[in-house]
This record gives sequence, structure tokens and C-alpha cells, in this order.
Amino acid sequence: MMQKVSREFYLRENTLQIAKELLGKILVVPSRAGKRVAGKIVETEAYLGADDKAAHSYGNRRTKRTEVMFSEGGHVYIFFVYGMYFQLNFVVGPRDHAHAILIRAIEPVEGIEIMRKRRAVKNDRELTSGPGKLCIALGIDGAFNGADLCKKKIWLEEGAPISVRSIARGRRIGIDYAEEFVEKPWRFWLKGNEFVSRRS
DNA sequence: CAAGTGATTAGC
DNA sequence: CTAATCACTTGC
Repeated sequence: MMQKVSREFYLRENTLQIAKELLGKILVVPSRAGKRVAGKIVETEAYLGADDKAAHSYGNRRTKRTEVMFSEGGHVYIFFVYGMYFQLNFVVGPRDHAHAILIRAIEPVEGIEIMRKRRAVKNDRELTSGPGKLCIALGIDGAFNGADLCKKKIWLEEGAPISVRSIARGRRIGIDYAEEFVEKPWRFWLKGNEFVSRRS
């Protein structure tokens, strides 16, 4: 196994930089039977906490749901949307910073058979090409909320280096309520990767 | 393109 | 308490 990403990576305060650096890293979530199910991160979105109208923690809004966003970097924030889907986020920065990065898409790397079983789709391209899809494929649900990325339930490993020129950025998706923050180019993806989510 | 699904939140 | 909304996906 490649080197596990350490706590220090998540504790930094430059959330946009971290969102970019997450591209290419390998997300690993062992199955219940202990088999590795993993994928390369190909799309992320940064949510800049108290000052970002698109963030759940905007204005330091602290509720039962957003509580884990205020924990220290390296923890997992899971929320449930549209009555059906879980969304995977990594909390970054020091305690009470309340910044998070949404993992929007991954490219399957290990345990693809398990992913196919969990997602009954014809085309492998549909396996993990969206934030709700990848949670199903990886078996991520509300029980992962607050999990520590430095422990054994879910973690990140270094992947092959990514060239800066292969990174694209643009506006975030599905945040029409965020007023002047709608246009902020805080979504990052790997150019041309077929697992990047379709919508723009 | 629109339905579906239920937790979460704000507002009374 | 109620009602609107929602960091999405799928099938029409």
C-alpha cells in the first residue's frame, strides 16, 4: 500500500489548495469483509466555512448536522440530501475552522466487483461519477459521519503525481441559493477524466 | 426534463 | 408545530 495521507495534510488552512491537492489521491474504504474498495479522486469542491454562503457552516451556523464541520481537519462530514443520497466531505483546517471539501467523483481503482454489486448500472462510468454515486459504491452512509481519516474505517493514500496543467476549475454545482458565491470557481477536476460528474 | 425522498432548518 | 428546501440521480 502506498503511503497514507497524514493529519498535517488536512490541518492546513488553505482549503482551495487542499481541494486541488486531493485530486489524484486514492480514497480507500474497506468492505465489511475486509476487501479494499478504492478510487482515485478526480473531482472536488471547496466550502469555505463561515464566510461562504454555499457552506452549511456559513456564519458559523452550528447545529447537530454541522457539528462535525467544527472538528479538526482530517474528519469526515457526511450529510444526507434529497431524501436519498449521502455526500462525502473532508473537514480541513484547525478545530472550529469549519471548512470542508466535497468529494464529487472518483475513478474506481480497487474492488470494482464490489462496486458493481452495490450499484446496478450498465456502464462502469456510472459507478462513481457523482457525489451520491460514489457513496453507494464505497458503502458510505451516515455511520461514517465524524470518522477519522487517520484511522481504519476510511482513509486516503498518495497516488501518482498530478500535473498542474491537468487540473481544471470552475463554479460549484447545485448551490443556486448561494448568491454572490454561486460563481466562485471552487470546484476542481482532472481535465478529460471520464468519471468527472456530468453536470456543469 | 421532472419526480422522488426524508432529514434539516427557519419561522412561527 | 409546519412547510420549504435541498452540496442528487434516474428514468421518461
